[in-house]
Amino acid sequence: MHPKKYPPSGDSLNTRERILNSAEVLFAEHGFERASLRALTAAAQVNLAAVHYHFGSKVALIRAIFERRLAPLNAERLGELDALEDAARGRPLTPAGIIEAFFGPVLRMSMNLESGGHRFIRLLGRAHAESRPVIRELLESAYVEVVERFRAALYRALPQMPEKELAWRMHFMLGAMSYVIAGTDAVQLIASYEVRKSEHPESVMKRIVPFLVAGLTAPLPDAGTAKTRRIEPQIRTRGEPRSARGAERRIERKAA
Amino acid sequence: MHPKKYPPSGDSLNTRERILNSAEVLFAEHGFERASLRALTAAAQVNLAAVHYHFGSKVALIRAIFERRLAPLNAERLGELDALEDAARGRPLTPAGIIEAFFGPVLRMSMNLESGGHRFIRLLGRAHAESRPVIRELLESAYVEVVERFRAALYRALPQMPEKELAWRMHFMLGAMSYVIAGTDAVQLIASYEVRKSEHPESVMKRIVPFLVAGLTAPLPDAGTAKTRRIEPQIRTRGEPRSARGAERRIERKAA
DNA sequence: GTATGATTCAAACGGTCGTTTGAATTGCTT
DNA sequence: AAGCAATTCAAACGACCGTTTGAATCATAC
Repeated sequence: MHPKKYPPSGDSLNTRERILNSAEVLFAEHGFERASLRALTAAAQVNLAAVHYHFGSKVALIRAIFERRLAPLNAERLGELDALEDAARGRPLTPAGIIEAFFGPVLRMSMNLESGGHRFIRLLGRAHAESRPVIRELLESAYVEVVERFRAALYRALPQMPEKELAWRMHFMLGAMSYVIAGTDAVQLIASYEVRKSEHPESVMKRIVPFLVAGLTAPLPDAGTAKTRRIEPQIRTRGEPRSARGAERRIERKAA
Repeated sequence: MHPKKYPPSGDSLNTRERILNSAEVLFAEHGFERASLRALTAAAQVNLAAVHYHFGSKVALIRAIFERRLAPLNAERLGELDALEDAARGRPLTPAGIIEAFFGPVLRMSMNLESGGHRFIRLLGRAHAESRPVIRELLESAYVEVVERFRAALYRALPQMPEKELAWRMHFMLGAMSYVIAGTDAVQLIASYEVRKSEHPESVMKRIVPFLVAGLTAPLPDAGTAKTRRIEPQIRTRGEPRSARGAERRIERKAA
């Protein structure tokens, strides 16, 4: 337990935020374990004990970092989804639109250098690979609402897809994205191209959205025979609610 | 420095392998940092100092784990690719075939419970999210040959795709896969479906390959105008080398 | 059976970690 | 100016970490 906090006065707020910012940097760079409170408080130029005074513990600090960033991020996601649904007037959305509403805010945040959002995004990618229960619970509670909303939207947009298959494909999409935003420079594994730092997040968006849309709308594993068969183009123009029917002909939803 | 090793006699080999096996288990479960040598040697029922006697250090132990597993894994990958190329007799391969050759061995290994391969696969997924230079160099040196071979094969199979775009899409694919094999039960983030432990790796393969193939062969970001436009089905039957041409019509390779 | 090298063992070393403590300092209110 | 809570600070605590050491034990060859 530590003293109850009143509305911060003076530069106590500065101390808190300096800790949060430095923690974001070092956690993103070295991970939650390797970044020590000593290194962190030294970078923030505050006393070691300030972390426990203002947050209570190291995991509480981690929690605070996520709360500060994830709330507006998810609000933006849901806001974009709301806007899409308002514009659609009851008709299903396009997979591409839903994907952009989900991953767009992340990629835009990763572009926002001055607010330090890009550092948090790296941190978020790192958290996805964590196995400590406390971190996983953190992510889970932060994601539960937004994932459910987007899952439902995708379910409506892809009426031909079984729930289970949809869950897996969302899983694959999240994996591709978290790998990208983790920014462990794993592209280096692929080739010697210096694609990494030089890319603008907008261009990453342009690259990954078609990839994800195509994967999401790929033919079901056991629909038809050939591995290379694909569903027909799902052309969708505004005001034509039957647009998703093209795929529905050859992919049937299976009972859960 | 520690004594030079001679062909192990008696159950010294057992000690070495017990360490390797327990290390695999605990590293996969808790990560490289959180799994201590003390916990590891206790699980293996060997003395703490045995790690340094047989391996020299903790990172050398990690290296040994990867060498033991990664060599046969990559050999299998290259073997499958060789077989495909032999059968194709100079013609380009199908993206699906290449993807299966690359990810199939991984998923099959993750199914191999008795040899403990599934634990290593989780470990491999974990290593992909590591940022420590020593781990990244490990992966890089292990991947460089096999990635170059597969990159070249994909480049031939997708003549319409710029190298840079291909590098990114391989990156996305690796991300989706590493997320899956890391097995951090992140599907739990998606939904309450109990897809996780119950799935056989073969069925995961059936699910992820179409996803990856579709993503890999998706239309290029700035080809055409609409976000939802897709390239035509890339039907490919054996012995018809022009099968990839359908896509080539609308996607043009850009100079690097 | 005794010498010799390989292996195991208990114990300790030096270091870093998250956390706690209690006093010093600051900033605001009366 | 005094009082008091909020905040900062240096120092230490106890635990755990990877690593090292040197002696004990084992297996094998002579």
